[in-house]
Amino acid sequence: MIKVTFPDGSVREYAKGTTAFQVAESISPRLAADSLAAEVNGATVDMTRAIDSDCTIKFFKWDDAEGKHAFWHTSSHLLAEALEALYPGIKFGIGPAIDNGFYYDVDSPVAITEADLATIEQKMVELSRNKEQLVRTEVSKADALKTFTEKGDQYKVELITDLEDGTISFYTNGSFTDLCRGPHIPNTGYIKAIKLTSVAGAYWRGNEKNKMLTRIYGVSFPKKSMLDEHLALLEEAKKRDHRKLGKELELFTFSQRVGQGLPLWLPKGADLRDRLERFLRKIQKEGGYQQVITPHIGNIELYKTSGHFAKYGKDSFQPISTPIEGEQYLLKPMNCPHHCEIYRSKPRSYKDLPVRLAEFGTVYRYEQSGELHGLTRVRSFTQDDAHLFVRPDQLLEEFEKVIDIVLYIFRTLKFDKFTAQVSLRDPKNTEKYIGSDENWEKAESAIIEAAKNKGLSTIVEYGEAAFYGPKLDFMVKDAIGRSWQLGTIQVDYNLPERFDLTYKGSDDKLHRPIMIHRAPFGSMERFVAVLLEHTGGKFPLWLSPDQVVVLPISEKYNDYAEEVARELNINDVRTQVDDRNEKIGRKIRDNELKRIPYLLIVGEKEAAERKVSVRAQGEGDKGQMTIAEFTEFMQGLVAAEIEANKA
RNA sequence: GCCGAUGUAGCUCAGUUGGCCAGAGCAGCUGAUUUGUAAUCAGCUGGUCGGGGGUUCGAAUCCCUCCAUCGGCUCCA
Repeated sequence: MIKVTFPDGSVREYAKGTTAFQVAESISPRLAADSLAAEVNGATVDMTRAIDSDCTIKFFKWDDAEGKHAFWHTSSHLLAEALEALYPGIKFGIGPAIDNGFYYDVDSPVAITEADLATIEQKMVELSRNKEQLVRTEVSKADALKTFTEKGDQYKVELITDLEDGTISFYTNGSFTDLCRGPHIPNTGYIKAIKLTSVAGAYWRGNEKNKMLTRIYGVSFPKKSMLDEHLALLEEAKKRDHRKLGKELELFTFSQRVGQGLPLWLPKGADLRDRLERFLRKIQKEGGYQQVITPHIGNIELYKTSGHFAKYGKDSFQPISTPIEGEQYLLKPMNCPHHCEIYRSKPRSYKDLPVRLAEFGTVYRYEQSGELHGLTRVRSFTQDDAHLFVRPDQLLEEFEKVIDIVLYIFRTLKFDKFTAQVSLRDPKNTEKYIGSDENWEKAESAIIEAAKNKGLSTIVEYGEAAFYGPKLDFMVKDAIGRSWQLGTIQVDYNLPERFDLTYKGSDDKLHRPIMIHRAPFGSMERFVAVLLEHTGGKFPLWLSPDQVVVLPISEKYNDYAEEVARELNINDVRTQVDDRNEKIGRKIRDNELKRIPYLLIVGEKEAAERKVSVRAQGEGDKGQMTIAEFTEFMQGLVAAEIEANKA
């Protein structure tokens, strides 16, 4: 007999070899039916795995990440089984579960397109009805290689070759056997609703030089209603797409004639962006930053000094040549080299440090055409950039102050779901980076310490650092769950060396400052895009390009409406008048769709009493106020939105 | 850049076994209406069907090519 301990602390005894499923069943049939995988002694395993010794056990249902993972992972096996049945000779790459479903990479003798997805889906449903068990078998590496070599599955052979010697597990569902570690759900019958969402190209093993396989994405659920709900949610998310909202709200546009990835900010978008910039400028002024302005181009020698040219020159916008004097200039891909030269413009003392140079600097990067994406990935964008030149003893404090700025901005804009990511260099590939190991180690430990001191829970990614230093990045998701890097803070020991930056210490000797690169928004473009998706276009009051629109009931009250607007505008409440010859219902509808925060309806009553009828966006009629009362109300709201979030 | 899909009026979209002057709604303009909390009515304007080339008696529709957009991959200073 073996002892099995449950999460509540209770212990039961079972015969050796009892499966996790049988254990669940002994508690309740419901638990057995709902459990998709089990955790035995900390490792996630199949429900069908036999338990051989004393252990702790926990069951994963659909609502657990592990349960979903097993479910979707099994779904990719089901997809593969269907594909093999429909496309004889098809070869398989990898087929994992992902955050929101699953995929399988295949090399098919005939092209698979979106038109084929319905057929594959049907086949999957048909196969799932067989309630095929996922049968685990364990083989030696040599046998595994033999199996897949005979089958002619070169990708699997490659995967197995890279595995360590020892036992390798296969899983078989129906006629399909796959190399797989598991775990899986007990049988494919659990998979009741399937939607194959898209087909895309993906390089084998993620390497551009390898063959491009066909990747089929899908999502599946234990119930049809859950799939419907999921699809409805996706539809909802599409309405918040910043590209759609940007067009509807007239914030920005693109023109083929101007060029790919070169955003044109429309008046309302420029207004919004300007407001964000002023917000940050104010914070920076209080934080001891100094604004600077630098040109949009720089001599190629500047970027050779910084190392940017050697690293990115060939993939960048090509140099601009001057035929007369034979010089070459580069469109500015980043602001740091210019700021380094500003630092160098005069001798610095240890008493001057930290020097904090800030600039809303527009940079130009030649992103591959296929990577461009609305405002989140463009070829011309403005960084809310600053470079802090600090003494070693100031590094930690300055870094933490920058974290405070980022967190204040995120709080003010209600970005409560962000990820803090520590991006370090790839320890296996150090030649991609400039500078000594010693400097890298110092920089990396400084970031980790600062993040810890600020109580940030971070995830660590290797190989994501900038080529000159490690970063602390703040990632926020868009409407459909794609993660974008917004704020970034970087520690850099390398550029100060390359530019030979110095300061005179109290010991009368020259010392090397450390540089902190930081951009709390990341870029104005990307930040506005993510802000749009988060708010669905309903900006906080302080940011709204138009805060109030006055709606006269008829043309007779246009004069009074103008008067109200004038009064509000004098008091910095941004107000327009909708004096179109339309019915009031129509004006309300149009302005609600434009996400105007407050609508003021004025007619005979209001004009006579010098009042306004207030209507809040999405909330309807709020009753009457005098103009002065409303002004005060608005000013109070704006102040609260900003002040309340200060540290 | 790569794989796949898409591109018709300012916007959202109809329109292919190739065939009369290419359609609708919204927006815009003109007129009527002077309106009380999410669409008043009528009329009009507007398109070299993404660009170029080809096949055909005839192309929005078929083929080639370029451009752009979308979903991914790769990349991301």
